[in-house]
Amino acid sequence: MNSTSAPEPAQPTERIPAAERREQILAAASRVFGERGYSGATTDQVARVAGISQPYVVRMFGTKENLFLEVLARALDRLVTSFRQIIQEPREAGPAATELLASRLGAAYVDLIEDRGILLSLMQAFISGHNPVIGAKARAGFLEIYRMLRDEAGFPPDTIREFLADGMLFNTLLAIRLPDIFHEDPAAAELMRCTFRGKLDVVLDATAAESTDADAAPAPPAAGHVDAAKDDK
Amino acid sequence: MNSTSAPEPAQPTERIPAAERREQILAAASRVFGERGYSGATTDQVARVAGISQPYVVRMFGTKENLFLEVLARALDRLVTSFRQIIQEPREAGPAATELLASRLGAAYVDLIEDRGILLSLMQAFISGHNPVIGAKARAGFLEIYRMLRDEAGFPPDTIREFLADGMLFNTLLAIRLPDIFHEDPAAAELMRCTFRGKLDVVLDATAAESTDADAAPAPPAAGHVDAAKDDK
DNA sequence: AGTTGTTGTAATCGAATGATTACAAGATCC
DNA sequence: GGATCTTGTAATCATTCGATTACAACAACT
Repeated sequence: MNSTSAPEPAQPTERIPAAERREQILAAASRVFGERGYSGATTDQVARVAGISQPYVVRMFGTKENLFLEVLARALDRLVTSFRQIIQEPREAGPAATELLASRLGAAYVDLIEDRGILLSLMQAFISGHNPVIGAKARAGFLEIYRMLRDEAGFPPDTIREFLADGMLFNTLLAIRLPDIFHEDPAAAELMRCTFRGKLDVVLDATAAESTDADAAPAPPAAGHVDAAKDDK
Repeated sequence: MNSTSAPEPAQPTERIPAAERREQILAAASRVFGERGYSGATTDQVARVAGISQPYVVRMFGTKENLFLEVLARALDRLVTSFRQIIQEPREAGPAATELLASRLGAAYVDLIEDRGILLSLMQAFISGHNPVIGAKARAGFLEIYRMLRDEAGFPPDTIREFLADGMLFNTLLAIRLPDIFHEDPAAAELMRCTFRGKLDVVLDATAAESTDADAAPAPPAAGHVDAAKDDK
């Protein structure tokens, strides 16, 4: 069903340049794909979250597959940019230099949770290795991270393995939505405290603020402020 | 399209007891769901891999969702059974007792790769946290593993975290199909050597033998031997 | 032999969904 | 102020897919 619930709100959609709209769609698609996976997501859900019509989404990106590929590329770019920035920061050499850098990169990784969908879309792509085109891009992206940790960060293989393992556990806990039951299940809380450490509150805040609700009514045109319920105009 | 390519082979499907057929379907579904995820897989693909018709699959399990839930339950059962067996094995106490047990459990985990689809189906379920019913079962299952490692294996929290992290990295490398490019990409080979260690050959063998091909013709009635191309009868 | 239960398929239905087409309302430019 | 480009939608199509229905073949039991 292509958008049952009333075609677009009362206000006709704001007219904005294509480049900007494109980024809006990518952000929306990151969240939707991150939650439901490539096959589970629909272009109509992406459209509703982005606040536009379904045909516009597919015309802007050609196909759903291509949209996913661009979401993946965008996510990888954010990750690589964030890591590279930290690696290039000046830092004193020392015996625990590698561990320090690893912990900084780990913190930066967790902070990517703010840009909702990035980490989950990445994980959804990693899980899609069976798909010939998506799988190939996912493998290439994963190995790009690996090589960056090896060649630019200078990590030894075992440090890389450990770092990636922690990252994949982090992704999995997010994807399985463990934060949702933090207050209900003691074992869940225990595991999350141990995994997220100092970043626990960041994760809980970010995941609590989520709830994309791609099923619900189309996204409102997003006023400047949420408060001040006065109707402007 | 519900099975385009010729409805069932020349030989009419062998008639076997429902319980046995049920297990066949679950095994087929584990492979298909493991490769394509819950949304990406179709009941018709499962049917073809199982060598039966699509309506039979859904009548046996009611719904696709229910089939996935049973695949998940079966996978969890295999995992828990395997772990519990090792935990209960007699072992001498010592300073490195925890590390030894962890490495045995890790080896057992990798060995589950033999029963194709188990590990990937588990991972696909973990990634489906957004789905209300599948997500709930996935969380419960994940926490069951956690509690087993804590209460039955007696692992301290950090050992559990490390163990789970290695497991999630392992799952991810399988799901992204890194073994497929072991011989093509040096970085991929490096990472896999470091991650799989002594189990590298087991993984490479198991993944090479795969290729479910749910798209191709329906599975033949599986003769006793593959060789001896003489037509029996 | 006839009845009944089990194991299976062919045919088909209806909903969902990616994609296409046709069209409209603003911008922009001369 | 008209032509043209950009930004957007409504309507609709074709396909896919889970599910349902109706039926057939075989087994088992009296």
